[in-house]
Amino acid sequence: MANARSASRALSMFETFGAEGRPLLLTELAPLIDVPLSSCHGLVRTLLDRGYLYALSRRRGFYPTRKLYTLAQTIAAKDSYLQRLAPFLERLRDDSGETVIVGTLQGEAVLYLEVLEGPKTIRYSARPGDFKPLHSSAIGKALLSAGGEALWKKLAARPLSDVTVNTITDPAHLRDNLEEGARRGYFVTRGENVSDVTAIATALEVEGMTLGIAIAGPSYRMAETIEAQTGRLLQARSEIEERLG
Amino acid sequence: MANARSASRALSMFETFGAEGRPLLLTELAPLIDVPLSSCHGLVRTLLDRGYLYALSRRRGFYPTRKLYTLAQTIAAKDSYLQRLAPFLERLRDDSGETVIVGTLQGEAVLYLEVLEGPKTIRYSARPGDFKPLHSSAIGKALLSAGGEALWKKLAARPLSDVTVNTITDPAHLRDNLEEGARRGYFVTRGENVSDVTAIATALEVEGMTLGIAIAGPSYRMAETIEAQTGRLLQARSEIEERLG
DNA sequence: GAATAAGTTTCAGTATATTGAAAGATAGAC
DNA sequence: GTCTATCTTTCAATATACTGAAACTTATTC
Repeated sequence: MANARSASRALSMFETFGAEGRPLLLTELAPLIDVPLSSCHGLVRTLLDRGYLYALSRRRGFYPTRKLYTLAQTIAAKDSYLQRLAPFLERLRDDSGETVIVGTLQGEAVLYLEVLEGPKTIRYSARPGDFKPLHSSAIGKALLSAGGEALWKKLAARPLSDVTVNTITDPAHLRDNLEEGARRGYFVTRGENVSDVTAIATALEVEGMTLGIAIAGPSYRMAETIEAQTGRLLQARSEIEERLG
Repeated sequence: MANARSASRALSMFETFGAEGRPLLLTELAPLIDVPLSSCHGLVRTLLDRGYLYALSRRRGFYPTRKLYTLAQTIAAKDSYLQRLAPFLERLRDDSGETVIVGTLQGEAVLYLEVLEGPKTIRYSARPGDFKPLHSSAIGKALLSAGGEALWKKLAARPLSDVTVNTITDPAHLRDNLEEGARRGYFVTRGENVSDVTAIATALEVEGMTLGIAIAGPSYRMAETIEAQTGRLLQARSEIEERLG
């Protein structure tokens, strides 16, 4: 995948501004996004011309305008698909007190579509757009199980990476784990994706799209409450499938 | 300007999603952003791979994830330059009851950096990232006057476009208008940029950067209150330059 | 105020992203 | 269950965006 290069670079640029959080000179920006100076200049010029970047007074660098923000706001506000899920997810977050996540299969990974972080100070924290491995995340397991033999074969073609020390890297072991989850109706990861994090997940269909929905939190808290949390999760799934199916 | 093509296309794509507000099929998206299907495919693939787009169930198209939104939020929250201006601008908007705008010179146009829309139903409405002509907008006149002879020459090299029927298109007339504004300390447009809109603006320096700040509203309302509004505008300028200079 | 350093811009050759056309999937119709 | 229309993906030729080096600015130092 080497096409749309400058599009990818533009995203890197915005991500860099987000990470640095301050105006950047061309000569600072170029190495940060690993782009030759002259190419970076062309990219910056394009974004200036389109109103996505503004130049501070000479020699003081550039920063994104609010144009990207208002655009992203408009886009997010019109995502009717996720919007319809929102009330159910909010309730689940409030009832569980933990972070609630919606993910989908993208390529051979889970793509997080929505993350509603719980109210606690110590909580599972992630962002929409993050990718997680199929074999180590709770949603990943749920989607893997729902994805059938074809998906399993794609995944098993390569060795399973060890994300943490607890990650299941043996295919046979993972298969057992998935079958167990399928029997129970929900899937669990205990520190397999992030140390000290336990998550439970299940798959569901909304308007023909297969989603994974999860409750995730620190293992010490999840351990005590896992039965109640599982009840809430499965309850939410039923409600969503019934109302939105 | 023909470089960074795919970056520009990616922006067009996001703008199209914002305008359409619904998932789009590849075959819908490609003509909307005027890109060949195969190129559009490459672009979409890149954005999928980076987590900025998600695919609905097969054949139901794509839509941006919230990743762009959270990123833009982070970036906007860290714009310390505009952030420092915010309290002054908010006060000005509240006191004037009209839309307050901050713009800067970008190329040969005004780039809107911040727009705080007034509370009234009929109000001047615009977005950050918008470009406005130098010769017909109030901020444009303020920046044009501040920009000196060099800027004037660049502008006068081409004929002045007639944005509305009231736009001043005669350079000599415009010069008089600018001189008058420079004497008074503020610049006015009466339906020259948008019919029925009157705006007043002045230039100021904040941390070495020349900005234009404006109050804009429907002419019928601005006509009655222009003296009070001008007082507020110039007051705000003094305060900002004194505190942030 | 001259010299120096730092940042910005330009340009032609070249690597490479883009394209059109055709093959490959997939969902729904019959 | 087969067919058909529609959408998606691939691929090699080509147009073009990218690069490196050098010139040009503009701020800062001495």
